Order: sequence, then structure tokens, then C-alpha cells
Amino acid sequence: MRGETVFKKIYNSALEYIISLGVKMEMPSENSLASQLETSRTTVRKILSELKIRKIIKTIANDLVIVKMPKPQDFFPENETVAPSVQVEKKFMEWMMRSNRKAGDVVNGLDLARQFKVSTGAVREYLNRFGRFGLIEKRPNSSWIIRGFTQEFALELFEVRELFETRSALAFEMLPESASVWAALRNLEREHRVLLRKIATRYRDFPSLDERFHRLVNSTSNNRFFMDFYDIISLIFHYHYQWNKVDEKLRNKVAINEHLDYIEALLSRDPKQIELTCKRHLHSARKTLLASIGPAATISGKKSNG
Amino acid sequence: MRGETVFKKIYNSALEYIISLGVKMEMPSENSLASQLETSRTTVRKILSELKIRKIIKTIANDLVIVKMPKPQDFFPENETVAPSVQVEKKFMEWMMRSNRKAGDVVNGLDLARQFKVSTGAVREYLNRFGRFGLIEKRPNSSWIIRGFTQEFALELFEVRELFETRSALAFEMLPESASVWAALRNLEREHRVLLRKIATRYRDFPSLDERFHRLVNSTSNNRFFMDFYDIISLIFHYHYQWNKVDEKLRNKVAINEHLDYIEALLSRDPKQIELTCKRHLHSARKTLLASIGPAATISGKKSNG
DNA sequence: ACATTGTCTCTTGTGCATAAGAAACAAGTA
DNA sequence: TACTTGTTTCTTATGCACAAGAGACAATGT
Repeated sequence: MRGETVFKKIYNSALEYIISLGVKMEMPSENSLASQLETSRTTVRKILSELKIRKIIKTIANDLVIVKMPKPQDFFPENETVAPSVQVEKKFMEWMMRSNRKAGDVVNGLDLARQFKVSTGAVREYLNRFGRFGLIEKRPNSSWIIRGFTQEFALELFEVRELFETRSALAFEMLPESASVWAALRNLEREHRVLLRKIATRYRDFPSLDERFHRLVNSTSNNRFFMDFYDIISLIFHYHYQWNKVDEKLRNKVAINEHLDYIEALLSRDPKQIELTCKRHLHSARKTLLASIGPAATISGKKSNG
Repeated sequence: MRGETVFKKIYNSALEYIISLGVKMEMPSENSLASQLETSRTTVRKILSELKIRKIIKTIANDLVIVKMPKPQDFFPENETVAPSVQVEKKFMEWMMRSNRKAGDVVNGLDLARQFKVSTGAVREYLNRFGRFGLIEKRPNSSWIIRGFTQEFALELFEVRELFETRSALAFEMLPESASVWAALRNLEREHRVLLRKIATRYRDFPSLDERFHRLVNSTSNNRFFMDFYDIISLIFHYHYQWNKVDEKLRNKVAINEHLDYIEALLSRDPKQIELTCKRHLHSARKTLLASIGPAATISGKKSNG
């Protein structure tokens, strides 16, 4: 049995939408609701019938009309709206980053399923997809082994990141003036300046801006592997920095300034300058990450050339 | 129920092993058999008991002795020894490469499961893992969509390949004389020369040599993402060239010669020469692949008639 | 004609049961 | 002690049932 997570999530969105319309307004057609809420009409109909039962909408003279504003208790609880497969990611990453897993430790899927209160299938599926992130490794016919969030991992990650991003950044030089990236870039520049001014209080907004900026840079090279790789970076950064708040404000301020130099270089189309500012920023990002991992990877995480 | 695929596969290996020992020889201990056959002792014991039932081995005076040579009919049929999850890859790749799938077509998991005669779960799991290869894409809460084995795909693939391999190749310059790669490289050089001499008949041996060579080059950079990426290349090449035999002999001969130049450059540690021969070879490989895919896939246009 | 809703079919997501296989433990023997 | 086999426990792989959700088709109204 699926826990109706889609239904509940979209139902909540529908309530928001109803609130935005206001009482006595007529509901749009099922089809337009479906595309508005980005779901199938099947789900929309289920929601409409639930809304009728709860007397939030009513058919009056062949029109479906909002007759009552939804109250907070009409919403489904947040956690019931998330599919198990999505919950696993969060819980797994937390488990991975927080608990002091060492390279070579085995991942016990059954145990995780119990801990996370999801089915073994959900864990299994997640591990399969997570495998590509390079933090775990599978032994055939047996369990997953932790490779560890180590210095080596970070170095390898950044080696690729640098290759991809430098290549993408240098490609800016060739983009026609008409390309839409330029506008997007100028917008991001503005956002950076705004954030820099309010850094004292809003420094936590940086990570999402950071991601948008780097994704934009990588997107210009039009290479799906570049983009896919950025998923790994996003995930690592997202979860890792959740548990590493040291110097957060300062770190972000430095990064914003580096971004601004980098953006300026991109706008100038000067390849020398682009390469310089890009590399400088990535090196500093790498240093930050390495510092926060610490020299810990002493045990079996070491590499052997064999 | 699992079809005992592991048991059957290892059982077959055990028969080979028994043949290599010969009749009247004593069997090694369960533990040493387990490590020899790379499996668990549980499986070994199951095999031993089956061998006793089939009267191939027998306990004589506390010793387990081979009393009869296995016959061909003692072996389990090949196809029963492959786990469903592995069969799916083969069948799926064949389906993907052979049938004229176009970008935008949906992948019907249920249908594939029926075609391949495996469970939906097996297909589902494969698609999840296959997703990282960039040939298909998932729409949330819905099916997988084919992105297509197109010119764009090949170009993106080679862009990354070139970045990674050039970087790896240039790293050879720094490797100490003592590193074991040098010996491996000289061995590969020898194998190339042998193959070149016998190219007329043995040109089909090239792909596996090709893979070993490129994996060796990439392995020196010690970056898991480089190696993982090579999995994609291997898979694509492996299946694609199964259905594209045009000019195979000539193609391989050219490639061998390029490899020899490339190897020579690596051995010479001359960065200029390394970069030149590496790039030259990769460009020619790209050209070959592009040519065999044919002109860029037009998204608009007529439906293919099967 | 077109949009809307009603109805039906098909596919995907999820949990679960259970066999296959791995690994730990125990006991015996050289 | 070290090595062997017997026994038990635990984990993973796989098929299957069935609800949730997507999408196609039919009917109806404008």
C-alpha cells in the first residue's frame, strides 16, 4: 500500500491554491487544475471529492464554488506528504554524515530499514542509486561497504569539479551576446550584491544562491554528465554543511566576494581572468571542505596503488 | 524464490576445478574451496552435498575423494547460472541499441519485464541504476523517457572522456620509475604488437585489449569518478559495436597503431607527445562512433515503422 | 468543434513473504 | 593453537499482490 503521499501533498497545494482564490470563487476545470498542480486528473478528482466531503467546495447551479476557507487542521501533516523513497535520502545522508562511519564498515540494509522505519525495498533502491556518488561500494552478492567521506573523496570530487567547471566557464567566451545566460548572470550578480549587504543576518541564504550560480555556469556547456555530476556536489555540500556550521558566516562572505570576481570575469569574456577567478574560487572551496573533514582518514581509507 | 543462480554458477566452476584435479584426488577443505571459488562456505557445502548425490565425490576413510569425472551433462545450462538482474542488462541494452527508439519515447517497465521474462522489480532496479548512463531520464511519479543514443550523447560522452583521459595520461609524466604501471604498460605494448601481427584473424580480440589499456591509463589518476565514468564508455562500446560491424577489422587496425604511438609517448614521458597521441586517438575514436550513429537524430518528423 | 466530466485500463510504487546465500558461532580433531 | 566441519543466525535477492496514480477513451454538454 502506498501511503497516498502524492494525494496528500497535492491536496495541501490545492488548499493553498483555494486560499489564494478566496471564498465564493469558482474552481477551474479539472484539466486546468491538473496542469496547475502538476499532477494527473485522477488525483485532482480525488482531491475534489475530498474537498466536497470536507465542505470546502460545493456544486452550486452546476458550478463548483469555494464555500469555506481551509483551516490549518485541514492540511495533512508534512511528513505524510513525503514518499518513503524521498525520506530515505534524508535519513541516509544524515546517518552517513553524522555517525562516524569508517571506510570498510558494512552497510546493513535491513538495519537501516528498521532505523528509518521504511521497507527494505526502499533502502535497497536508494543504495542502488546512491552508489554512483562514490561513497559506498558494492560487493557482488553481498552488502554495501562504506568507502568513507574522506580527504581522498573530497580531492577526487574537486578534481572533477574543477575540470568540468573550468571548461564550462571558459565556454562563456564563445557565447553569443544574445544568449539568455547573460541576463541570468547579471541577475545573479545583483542577488549576490544584495546578499552581501545583508550578510549579517541572511548568510544562510548563500548555499542556494551558490548552487544556482554554479549550475548556471555548468549548464552552458550543455553536457548532461557535467550536470549529473553537479548533483553529487549539491548533495554533499547540502548535507555536509548541515552538520558543519563553523565559521559559516565568514566562509559565505568570502565566497560571495569570490563569486563576484568570477561573475565579473565571465561578463568581461576575458579567458585569462575567467580561468584565474574560477580556479581561485574552486581552490578556496576545496580548502574549506578539506578543513572541515579534518585529517581523519587515517585508517583503511588510505589508497593503495596495487 | 531465487533461482539458485549463484549455486549453479559456482557448481559449474567446481566441476571445472574437479576436472583440473583429476580422479582419485582428494578435495581441499571447505574453507579453501570457498576462497578458491570466491563464494561462501554455505554455498560450498551445498555444492559438496550435490556432488556426493551425483556420486562425483565420496568420503573414503575420512577423506573426500573424487571418484568420477563430471560429464558435460553434469553442468547446469549457462542461462540458469546468470542472476536475473544481470540478464536484464544484456536484454535491455540490446533492446535499447537495436530497436529504433527515439528521444521522447517512454519506457514501459511492465512491458519490458514481460518481454525479458523477468519480474517488474528486476527491470525497475535496472532502470534505476542505468539512469546514470544518461540515456534515459525519469519524470517524477511517472515513467522513464528515452533521451536517445544520439550524436549529442556521443559528443557529450567524448567531451568528458577526453577531459579525464588527457588528465590521466599527462599524470604519467610524474609517476616514479618504480610504479607498477610501467610494467603493465610494456606488457600491453607487447600484446598490441602480437595482435597487430595476427590482425587478419584475431581482430575481434581488440575490444577487450582496448578496454584494458584505457582503464590502465585512467587508473593512474586514482580518481573513482574517472573509473566510474569509464564504466559508461565500456558499456556503450561493448553493446554498440555488437550491432555495428562495419569496417571492424580496419577500424581496429587503425586503433592499434594509434595505441602503439600513444603507449610509446607515455613511456617516453614527453608531455607534448603524450597529449598529441592521446588526443589524436580519442578524436579518431569519436569520429568512428559518430559515423556509426549516423546523422543527428531529428526530434521532429515522422514516426518510425518498426 | 471543443472543452468538460465520467469511466475504465494500464503502469508504477510499496510492502511483504520467503528462498538463497553470507557470516558468525560452536564443537570437534589433529 | 589452528584448522576443520556442523549448526545457527542474519542479510540480501526476488517474486508477487495490490493500492496509488497516470493516461486513454467515452459520453455529455456548450
